[in-house]
Amino acid sequence: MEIDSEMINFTGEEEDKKKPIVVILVGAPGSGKSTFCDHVMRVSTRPWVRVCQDTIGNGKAGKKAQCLALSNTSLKEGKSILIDRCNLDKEKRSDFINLKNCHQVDIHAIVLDLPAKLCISRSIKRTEHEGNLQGGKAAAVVNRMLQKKESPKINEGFSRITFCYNENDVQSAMDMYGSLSSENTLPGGCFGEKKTDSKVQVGIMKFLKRVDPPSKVTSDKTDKIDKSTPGPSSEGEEEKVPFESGIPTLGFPSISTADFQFNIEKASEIIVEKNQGKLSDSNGVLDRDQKVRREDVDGGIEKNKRFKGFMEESESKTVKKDYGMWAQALYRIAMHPKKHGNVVIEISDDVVVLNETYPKAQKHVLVVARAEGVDRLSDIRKEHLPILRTMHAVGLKWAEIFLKENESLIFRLGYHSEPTMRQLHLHVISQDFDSKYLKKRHWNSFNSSFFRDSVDVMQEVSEDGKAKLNDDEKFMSRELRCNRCRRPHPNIPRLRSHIAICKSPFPDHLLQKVLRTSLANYEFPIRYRTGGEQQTSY
DNA sequence: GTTCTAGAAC
DNA sequence: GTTCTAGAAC
Repeated sequence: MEIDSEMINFTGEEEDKKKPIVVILVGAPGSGKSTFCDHVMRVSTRPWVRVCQDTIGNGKAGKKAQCLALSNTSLKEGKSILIDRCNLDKEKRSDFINLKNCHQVDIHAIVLDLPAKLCISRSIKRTEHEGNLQGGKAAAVVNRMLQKKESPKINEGFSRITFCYNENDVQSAMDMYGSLSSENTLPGGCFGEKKTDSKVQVGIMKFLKRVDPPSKVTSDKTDKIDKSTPGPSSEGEEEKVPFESGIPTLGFPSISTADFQFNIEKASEIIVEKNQGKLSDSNGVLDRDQKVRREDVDGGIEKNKRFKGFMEESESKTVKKDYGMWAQALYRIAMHPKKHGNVVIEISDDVVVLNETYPKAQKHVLVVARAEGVDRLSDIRKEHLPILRTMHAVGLKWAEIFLKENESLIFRLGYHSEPTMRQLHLHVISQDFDSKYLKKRHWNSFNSSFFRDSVDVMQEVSEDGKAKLNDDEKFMSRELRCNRCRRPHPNIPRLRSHIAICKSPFPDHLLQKVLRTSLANYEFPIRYRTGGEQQTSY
């Protein structure tokens, strides 16, 4: 049936095979871009073309246009490309992200954010550098370039970003890309990022500070699980290490000549020491059997004995909140999903997933809890953490399915503080908000603190026993501001035509949710089973 | 949750 | 004249 064929596509491996990759190197002169390219091309069996601006003009430095032309022809021939130029700011990268022939191609960034000191000393030492950047001038050039650097972000159009801060990181990244054949690829996401992009100068003496996203000491292997993040089944003490809290993170001064006074070796020792403590503290958190099982929609649902007969009983009673009949629709679907095959796209013991009847974006589905007594977010207490985690995991899975179809989508997962429909439901919604159904109050319900991100809800429930609610009606009548550039718009049609073209990056706080959400994906691999037997596709 | 529609805003 | 909002009905 329809649902099964959709699910088989989830793995999507077949389509990925032979798909070229565009790898955009990001790094100052002397950061090791060319070495990286040479290594990958020597070791990997995938056909690569190195697009090097320093040599593209008959062995001499050439123009960006030449790089773009070579990139396009190489892609047309099905070859993967390595863009070997500095690409330090967003604008300089954008043409390579939006190459003519890069439709359906994975765009990766490798950020070689090595100490300025190292880049400069390498540049100075070069005698035969291809780009002819040598001698004392190198220091000034590298320093000036680094002042303007902007860390690549997923929303520029990258499907994967790998950050390297030292030579070990670079080696791991080279090995990873070196191991690529035409048949395999690397998963998307943001790997190894340290929050060093801050414009704020942090004093060297107090560089250990707490920041929001979890930071990693070394670059990640793609399949490695971050041990500092608890899984859905973690309990007790481990609850104290949810997502990002309590993880010390290095805040470096932004790159400047001050770096030359900075003892990077000493600093790395401290980081390793601090984080080793954290890692061993949270060992044993990795048992994360999601217990998310999918039942065939045509059968098996009868097994849900605990819900049998419930509907008949409850419909004769008045429900505790004065929900109108229309507001009970989700509740009815959660209790009798089989009767609503037209909207329901997945049924398990714990949740029902359905397409929003009036989607407010290109992709908008609801993950509805099936348990009784969880009408809304305000009903949620600590004992509901497992269901929150299951809902998040299932929501994430559907976001991934949609990303397979359209990798430019950006998803947010979250709850309304005060939903109109009864029965706890998680919104999985793409951030384009391209929908004829979108009205002012909808916009504000998804773009104000009325919308509570699933990651935050889980953290708050785990720490405080309940989620924060921002259910003030004033949020619904707020002015309409773009979710990217924050510009106000007088009405919905004007807002919609603006958001369709707005190219501004998402604000940091929002992007962090998106990144945390997607990072969580790599930490909660879900296996779907039928009848206890694992399937290769579903 | 949407639809309908009067009347405000442009 | 047309677009858009907002409140009541469903």
